[in-house]
Amino acid sequence: VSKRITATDVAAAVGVSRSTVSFVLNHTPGQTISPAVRQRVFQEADRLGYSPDPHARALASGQSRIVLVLLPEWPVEFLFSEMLEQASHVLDDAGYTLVTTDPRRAEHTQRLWRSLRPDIVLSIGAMPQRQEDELVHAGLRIMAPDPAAVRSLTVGPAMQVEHLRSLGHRRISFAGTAVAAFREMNATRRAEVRRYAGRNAMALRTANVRPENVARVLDRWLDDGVTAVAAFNDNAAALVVGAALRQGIRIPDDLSVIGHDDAPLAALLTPALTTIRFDLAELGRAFARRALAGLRMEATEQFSEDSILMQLVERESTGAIAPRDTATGIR
Amino acid sequence: VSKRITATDVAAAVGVSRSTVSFVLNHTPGQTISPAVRQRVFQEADRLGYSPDPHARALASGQSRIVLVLLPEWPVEFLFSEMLEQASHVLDDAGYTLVTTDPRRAEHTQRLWRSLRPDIVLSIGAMPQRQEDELVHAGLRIMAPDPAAVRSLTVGPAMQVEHLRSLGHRRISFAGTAVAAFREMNATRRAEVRRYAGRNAMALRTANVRPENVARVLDRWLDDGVTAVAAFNDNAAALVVGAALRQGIRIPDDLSVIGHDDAPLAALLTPALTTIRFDLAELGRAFARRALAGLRMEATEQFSEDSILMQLVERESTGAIAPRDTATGIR
DNA sequence: CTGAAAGCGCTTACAG
DNA sequence: CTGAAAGCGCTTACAG
Repeated sequence: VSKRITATDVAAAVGVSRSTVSFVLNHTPGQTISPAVRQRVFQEADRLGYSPDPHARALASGQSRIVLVLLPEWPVEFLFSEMLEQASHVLDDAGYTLVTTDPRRAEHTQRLWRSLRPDIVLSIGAMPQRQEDELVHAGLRIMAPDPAAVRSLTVGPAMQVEHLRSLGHRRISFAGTAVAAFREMNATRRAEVRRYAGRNAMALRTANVRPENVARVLDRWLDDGVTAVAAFNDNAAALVVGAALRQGIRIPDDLSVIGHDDAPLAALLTPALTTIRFDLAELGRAFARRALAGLRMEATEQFSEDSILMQLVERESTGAIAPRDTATGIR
Repeated sequence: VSKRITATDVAAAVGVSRSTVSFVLNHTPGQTISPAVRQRVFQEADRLGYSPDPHARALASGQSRIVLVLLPEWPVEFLFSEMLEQASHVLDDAGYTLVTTDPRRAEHTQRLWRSLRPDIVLSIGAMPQRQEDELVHAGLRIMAPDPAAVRSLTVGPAMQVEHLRSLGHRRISFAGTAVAAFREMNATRRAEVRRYAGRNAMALRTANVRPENVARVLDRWLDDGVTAVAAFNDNAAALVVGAALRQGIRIPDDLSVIGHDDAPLAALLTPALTTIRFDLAELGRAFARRALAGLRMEATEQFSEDSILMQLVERESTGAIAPRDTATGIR
């Protein structure tokens, strides 16, 4: 680590000025540089192991070439890695670097965007107003997620209900979560379930389940003739399944349960959980393209509502409504 | 966002030179600046909303004040957030910023450390030699994890076996994972189980389980008189539990199963999984202190081997060996 | 005790 | 078509 290699070293090795080195390496348009020189610059830069000082570059150009993504507090970490990997590729090709941070960490350490000065910051989910204000106040450019993409991500609850409906269920429940961090998302998914169930004239019960109350809640639902439950996520679904199993209620014979998110546990539960899976690879790419458009101040390409972001994963925890249930008089 | 506020603006507002502003804001030692001036600098900086350009600062000082952490490919994302939150606090207090990246993303985009130029990069687990070479070649300072801390993180398997032993089990199995990414860690945990079981004269079977082979493997183990299984992680444990349940084998009456990591699914399984929990908050702080020592080129404080990083979480999937098993002649 | 000035390593008008 | 030079916003010896 004796001495850092700078553009001056490369320029000297090739026998041109530092400007020329900069022009070549940055592919600056509108410069007329002979192919021979061009090649030698690349060659020497490579040979010397030169990599431009990002801070000097940021200072001179006024751009950090960093895109900061604020991770949502969703219960879906297992989904982000795929999405961010894709986004990372797209941004990388455009010369930008993707940096992510957990909002919990950002909470206590306001320094991240101060010490990185990203060119743009975006969040995967909706950005809390307070945070948005703070970023704008700090002079940072922010970009809201594509409304169409966000909308596409909310079709899961309707898919849950439609799946249950197609199996003959007409009296269902929504098992929400009591986890504080998911409060808002819980409300959103519950509203979607309610809307879809209402449109199809299905009876709906709702409650937030916790380990302590899930047995009681389940009893009430069964008394009300509920034959299937759509859960906020796979964890909530697992809670319901567990309570049912402990009471000798058979899944799916006596009760169908569908989760949401396809968390790792969904496939590992016994019975394995039917759930809704996200396909976020495409969303990751769209996300990155949107960020780039924002950086170039271009109009953003509209996210296609037809993109299939969510799909039903049918496993063991849901089944057709049992004959004896209909005999009981439940429609 | 009209015009960026710079140190010059603050200096002008207070009526001192830029140097003085810099000295005050950085708490540069060895400077004699009157308390009155000091206060007015802070005041004006605050009023104007001044925050120093990190890139200019990095360029001038030769330090980015960024600590880059490479996340391991462990199946324990749910543990990192707590650990990193703690590490983040400690670093923040020292004026450093913690940035993390997923190794999968780093794989395809070599740019992250080039575009951030962290002062130091560390990884939570052991760093692959290839990656280490690459970082060193790029002129970055790296810091290996504290060997004592790493060692403390490997006591889980022994705890699993000890728990089973204390319940009377003498013939046990290790259910490894077949997931490629955990290959090395799987080998480590298996070796620890083997060592501890051997020392206590317990019979041991081992196999890696997959959804397709777990039923067969389980049959073989039961034929061999195995009464308990220690799993690589909770996922592997869930696989074993699922296979057992489907075959009518009762857990823990007929077979005890203990997992590792206390993943979210452990508490949600029916029966709920006994497992090993990490307490990484303390490790996070130790980790950050080690990074700081490395940055200051100080000797690193030795991680206390007595720190309790792992603990047993006893739930429903393990129990004392059934009487009829001893009657069968198994010791 | 404080400030003028050099320098960090780039980018990018601008002059030749 | 190429290079000399100013400038980005800081830090930090150094001079007074």
